[in-house]
Parts: sequence; structure tokens; C-alpha cells
Amino acid sequence: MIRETIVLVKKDNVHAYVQAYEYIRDRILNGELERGTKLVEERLAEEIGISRTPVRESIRKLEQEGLIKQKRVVNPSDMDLRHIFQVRILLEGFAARHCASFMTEEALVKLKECVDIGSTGNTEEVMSANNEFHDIIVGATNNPMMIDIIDRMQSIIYLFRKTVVYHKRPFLIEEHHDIYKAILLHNGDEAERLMKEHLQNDLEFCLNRMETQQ
Amino acid sequence: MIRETIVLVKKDNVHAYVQAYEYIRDRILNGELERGTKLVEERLAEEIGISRTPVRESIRKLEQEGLIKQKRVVNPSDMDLRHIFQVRILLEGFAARHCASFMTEEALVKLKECVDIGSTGNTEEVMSANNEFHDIIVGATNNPMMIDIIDRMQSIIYLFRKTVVYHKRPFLIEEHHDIYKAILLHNGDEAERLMKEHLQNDLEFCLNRMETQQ
DNA sequence: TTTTTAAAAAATGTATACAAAATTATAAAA
DNA sequence: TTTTATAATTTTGTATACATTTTTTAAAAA
Repeated sequence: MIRETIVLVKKDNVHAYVQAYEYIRDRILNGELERGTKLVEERLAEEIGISRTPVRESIRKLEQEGLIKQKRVVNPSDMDLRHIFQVRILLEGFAARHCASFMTEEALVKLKECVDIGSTGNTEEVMSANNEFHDIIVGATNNPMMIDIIDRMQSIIYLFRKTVVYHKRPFLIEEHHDIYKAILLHNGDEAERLMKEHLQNDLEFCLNRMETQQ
Repeated sequence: MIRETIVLVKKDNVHAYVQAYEYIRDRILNGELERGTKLVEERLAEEIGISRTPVRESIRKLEQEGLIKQKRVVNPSDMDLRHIFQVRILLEGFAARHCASFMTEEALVKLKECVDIGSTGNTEEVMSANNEFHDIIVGATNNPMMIDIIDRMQSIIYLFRKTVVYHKRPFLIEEHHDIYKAILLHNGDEAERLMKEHLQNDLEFCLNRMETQQ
């Protein structure tokens, strides 16, 4: 009861630029703002009900993060995706190896849960569990720099996933399961190898679907 | 003559937020703004001779890039440096391996030049050549994402280098030479291994010097 | 003395205004 | 018709004003 009130008050007090940031980010990620769309400060300001100043600020932030480029929603090419994955494979490969040696018990349990939801959950749940699988592994490095870099890349990758019926990608759950198992058995070499292979498959699936669709 | 005029005109027309960005960045990197210093928008605006609006924008950009944190010049800890290097070692290790297979002839020549300046140049030249050595290798990946990430990290690392008499680090030139040689001989494994070792040494040198100084 | 409290000052977040630049629409020429 | 030139419109970059929040300072209480 009290908590609810606090939350509501807080929500009102949230800085306009945070509102703007979240509003624009959401609309980009859920596809309402299509790739290539020009973002006009004044129109967005009106839509959100604030002035241009905080809208500007949030656009600049999203520009830094890579979701906006030259006032337009990014429209990454095949090549961009390849480049992103080249980095991702290096970092997440390392993360998986790291997990095989240093992962906590709780994290391992959560990881297992994510794998299981892969076969028991509905589309929504599976999607979310799959993302969490990677987040847990990356998070276990306890390296904020690494976490931040991957987070940023993931939101760009998400733009591709949308257009792609990603949850239907074959073998995805099996691959997650194998990675989990290698980590469980403290087999770092194998965990890294499997993660890299897994992400390579992801990339290829995305690229293929793009060709088919566009 | 004509060119000079154009440059001057251009310089005048440069957006205020670019001026602000460069001004603040320079002052952070050359140490005039010490680590931990609070950045006050109005004071900077006055100093540069513009209004707060573009100053704000540039501060936000630098915040995204990691040189400013919560309105203060970053003051990275030992741990931060370790985390940065953990990522750097992965990416530059890969870059070195990549170079062993795919580097152009010109790039190789330039790389050799950098190594040579290491023994013939003055302090200034050596410092700059050492930085270029890494830039060339990373640049050869042709992966803008990777280049961007490393660039960003390097400016934070630079904050440490300043306080440290970096050009005197033992074996640095020799290590660069060995990496160059491995690349020249198309020995990817060795290039990667040596690069990782080299960066690890860099990290440890920085950490040691920090302890001594502070 | 150290700790609290109240007042003053400084700094930030946001709105608004306006000139310069970029874009779009319209009319004239090829 | 297409192309070019001009005018109208939109959009951006910057300055400025002001209310709210944060920080600092000074005074009072413990």
C-alpha cells in the first residue's frame, strides 16, 4: 500500500530525460520506430509531453549506444552484424570459460533453470530465458566493462531478432544445455569452444533469415 | 594559403558542442583537470565562451565514453584497470592473430617503422610510435566495433600512463619487435600469445607504478 | 569540542525563444 | 517532361530564464 504510493510518486518525479530515453528506446526495440526512421526532436517531445531539451539529451545517449545514427534509427548491415558477433564471440567465449572455473552455486542453479524453461515454457518465456542464459554467464565475469559492452551490442542484435522468428532456431536449447553441462563439469576449454560455436550458429541463422526476408 | 583560410573559417563555424567536447577532453587527458575533479557546467561554459547547453551535451558524451562519471573526472581503481585490460587482452590478442594472416604490405611497413622509432626516436616520438603500433594492429581488423571499443578504453588507460613514466617500461620495445616478427612470419598463434603477454606486462607495470606513486 | 539545524549560495534540469541550417515545396526555365 | 532556382517550412543548435535540488556556510544545540 505504502510502497505503491512511493512508486507512483517516484514515477512522477522521474527526470524527463529518463522518460524520453526509455520511451524512444522501447519504441525502437519493439519496432514501432522502424530502422532508418528519422527522429525529430520536437515531435517526440510533444508525444511524450516534455520539452525538446531532455529529448535531445536522450537521443544523444542512444546515439552513443549505437541505436541511433545521424538522427535515424540504426539500420545495421550484414557486415555490421558480423563485426558485432566477432567481438561477442571473443568476450562471451571468455566468459563461458571463466564460468567453468569460478561460477557460484546459485548462478549455476539459475543457469539450469534457464535451460529447462527452454523446453517447458511458452514463446515469451523461452525468449526471455534464452537471453538470461547469456546474461548470467556474462554477469559471472564480474567485469563491468565486459558486461556493458555486451549489453550495448545485444540491443543492436535485438533489432535483427525481431524480424526473425528467433525462438524457432533449431538446436538452440540443445546448445545451451551442452554449454551448461561443460560449465558444470568445470571444463573450461569445452565451455569456450561450445559457446563460440553456439554464437557462430546464431550469427549464421540471423544472416540467413535476413536474406530470406528482405 | 587558400587551405589555411578554409581551415580558419571552418574552425569558426565548428559547433559549440564540438569545441566544448574537445576542450574538456583535452584538459582531462593532459591532466589539467585532475581525476575526481567536479565539472561545473557554468564554469566551463564561461571558460570556453559559450552557453551551458552545448557544454552539457559534451559532458554527457564524455560520460558515455567513460572519461567522466557522475559529473567528475573518472578516477579508476586498480580493479577497473584490471577489467579494462581483461577485455583489451582478448580483443588485441585476436587482432594480432588476425594480422598474422591478413595484414597488408603497407601496414606491415608502418608497423616496422613504429618498432624502429622505439629505439631511434626521442621520448615524444617513442610514446607516439608505441601507441600507433597498437592502433595499426587493431585497425587492421577492419572491425569498427572493435576499433571503437579499444579506442574508448585507451583514453581511460591514458589517464594512468600520464602519472607513470611509461616510456621507460623495460622490454617494451623488444616485445613490440617480437610481435611484429611473429606477424611478419604469419605465425598467428605466436602473435596472439606474445600480444597477450605484452599487455599483461603493461598492466602489471601500471599497477606497480600506481602503488609506488600514491 | 562535535553534531544538528537553518539559511544562503550554487548547480542542475527543464522550458522557451530565436537565428542559422537543412529540407521540402513551388514556380520558372530548359 | 526534367532540371534548376527560389521561396516556404521544418528542424536544429544555442542562449537564456527559472524553478527545483544539491551543496555549502553559518549558527545553535548537544
